[in-house]
Amino acid sequence: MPERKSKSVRVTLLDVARESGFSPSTVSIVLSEAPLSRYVAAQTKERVREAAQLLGYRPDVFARSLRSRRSNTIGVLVFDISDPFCVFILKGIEKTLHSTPYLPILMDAHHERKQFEGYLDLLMERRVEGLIVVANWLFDEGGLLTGLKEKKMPTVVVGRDVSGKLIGSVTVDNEAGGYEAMKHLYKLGHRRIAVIRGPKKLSDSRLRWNGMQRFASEYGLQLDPRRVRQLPDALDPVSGFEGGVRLTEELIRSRLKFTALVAFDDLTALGVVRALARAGRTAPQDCSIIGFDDVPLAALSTPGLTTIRQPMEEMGSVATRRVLDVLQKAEEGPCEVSPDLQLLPPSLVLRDSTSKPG
Amino acid sequence: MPERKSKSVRVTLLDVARESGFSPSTVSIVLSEAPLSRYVAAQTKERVREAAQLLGYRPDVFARSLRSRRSNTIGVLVFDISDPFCVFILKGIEKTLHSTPYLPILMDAHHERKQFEGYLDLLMERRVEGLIVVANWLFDEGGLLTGLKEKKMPTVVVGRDVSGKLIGSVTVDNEAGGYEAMKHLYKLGHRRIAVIRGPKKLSDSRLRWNGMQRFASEYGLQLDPRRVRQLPDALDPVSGFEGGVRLTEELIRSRLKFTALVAFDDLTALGVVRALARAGRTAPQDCSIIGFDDVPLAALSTPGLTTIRQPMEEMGSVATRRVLDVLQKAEEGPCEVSPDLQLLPPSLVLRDSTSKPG
DNA sequence: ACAGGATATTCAATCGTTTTAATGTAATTG
DNA sequence: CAATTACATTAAAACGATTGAATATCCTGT
Repeated sequence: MPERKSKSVRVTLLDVARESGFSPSTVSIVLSEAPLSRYVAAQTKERVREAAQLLGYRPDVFARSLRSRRSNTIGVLVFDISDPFCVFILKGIEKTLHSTPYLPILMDAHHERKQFEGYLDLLMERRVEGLIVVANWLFDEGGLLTGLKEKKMPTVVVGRDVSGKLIGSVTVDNEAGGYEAMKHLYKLGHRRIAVIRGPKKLSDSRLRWNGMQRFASEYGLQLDPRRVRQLPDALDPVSGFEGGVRLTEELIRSRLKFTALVAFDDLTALGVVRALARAGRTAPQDCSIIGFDDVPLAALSTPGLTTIRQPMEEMGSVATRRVLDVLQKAEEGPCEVSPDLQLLPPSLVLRDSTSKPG
Repeated sequence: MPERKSKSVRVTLLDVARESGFSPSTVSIVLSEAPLSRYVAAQTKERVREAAQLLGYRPDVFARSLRSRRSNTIGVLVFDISDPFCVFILKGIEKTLHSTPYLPILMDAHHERKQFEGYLDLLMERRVEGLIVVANWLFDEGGLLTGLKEKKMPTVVVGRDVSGKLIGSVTVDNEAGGYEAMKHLYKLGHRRIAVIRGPKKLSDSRLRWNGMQRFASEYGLQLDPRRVRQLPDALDPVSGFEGGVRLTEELIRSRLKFTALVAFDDLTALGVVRALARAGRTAPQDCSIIGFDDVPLAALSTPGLTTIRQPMEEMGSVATRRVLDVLQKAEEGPCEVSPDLQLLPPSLVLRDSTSKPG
């Protein structure tokens, strides 16, 4: 009967070595499935594993990382986790990482540049092997990420196009989304369509608008500039709601008729709903509303919000896989994330906030 | 001019020692502000710090943790991060931890017991020094946490009362919340009040109900059991919405009059709004609705939801401070988290879903 | 019979810190 | 003046793994 240490303080590699009768090297090679384990006899492997199991051995992450120079972690830096938009991206990241030896380390910058910087530092200190940045809303990232390029840190940004800075990016195809939104309303029969564009500084805003304009010109639809408003540049993601309320009230006061409205995103759309209700109008009877994103709230509000869905979970997993790919290839030769933008298709989600006009 | 290493590969303690002219021991003592640093000459400290600064020295977390047996991390285990209820608890945790040397390591169990177990293991392996469990919705945790007690891992659960299992807990005062909800509707003049209770397995559900009953008996209000329904036990937090829709439809079909309704939580309340709308009724004109939690959606829906607010951010920071306290005290003698339940007061948030009866 | 490859295992150095115990002074005290 | 105490610094032993080089044995073909 093998003697079992009664002191359950800590089982080290050495203990397993003693118990199994092999050297620490062999044990390490077997347990971590190092390349050399190709040469280890099957019987040896088995006995080592048995011993490890018996003693309840768990490798010490710190010792391992210290020696091997690998942390087995990937940093995930979120601009603001309270944006509902993030959560499913995180799910995607997390699920993709789950079957790998990598652990995500999540940090939330609270949409403050300083915190972002600080946490970035922290992640570097913790020797993360890759980095995924979830860039939901407005954020002054000027130069924050460029340093990473030099440090050869495999980085992918999801939710914002920074491919111009030679950093890998994953976003939804905003242009196509704008096109689809307009198309949906047009096909329902709407012709007088108001638009609340996003903040000027957000490139998403311009792209979605481009898509709407493309549709309009293809179908000979007039988009009267007087029916087009723009959200101010603001840091808080919830500001879209208030902006939606205010701009819709302006539109109503302007006395310009509109039977439908394209909102920059779902929060804005909810603001529109609120403003219409205050004015005694309801969606979709008096005005159809379409949003963008498909955040969880969209399904729960009344009326349920018709919206252009971003495949958030997929965006997260695509970004993650790109980082993992690089990590794997880096085992052989040096390798970088290709600094291009990857576009994922949006999809129209039909709910109750849009219908035929009048 | 001090020579600066051009090879920016890695600056170690040894480099700083050489640069400053002191021994590694001294440098370590100064830089980590160990107890012994009391005896280090001010001038020495300064010179060491200068050298460290000059070389851009950053201690290696892994080496440090390996030797010192401390990880400077606190595990945060969430049942399901997509529950909007969690996010502000996380904010509270994160903000409280920010000014300490501790880093949160966040894991999401996707409301699966198996994942929860796995991640708990992972956190142990990573040698977290404390643990905060965010237990939002239903979860079969039978015995999952009891092991921690023996391992002397300072643990606090937020959002669920597990003080019965001798584990520290932080929750809102659900009983008081139920009382306040009923009181608010009563004071507005409502007498025929429907209730949708939470799942039976959720202790929150019983407590809130207790509070409502206490108010009712104090004020001689009759709560007709035919106007009281209960959500089924379901794992998905969003199930409350569907349950709210369905049970409200049942209530309407039953032809029993009610001028107000207390929903178990905000999601349920949104379901009620939806069901009323389908039946051609609107809140609050035809029926006042009050929710519970004050999740972000509550402010954005139309009508804005009157609700009993849980101080989520505070719950997070209270839980965190409890863990930190134990950690600090443990520096001297052995110490445990007091296994009691800490109740935080809810507050009534007035919005537009409640008003005087028709 | 021997070079040389494939298989199987181990030695010993190393990763970058922290910490205990030791060493040396200088000042204080009974 | 010997003994104690406070101050200031350091040598050297961990911490628990990984890994490159070394060792040893067994084939296999010539």
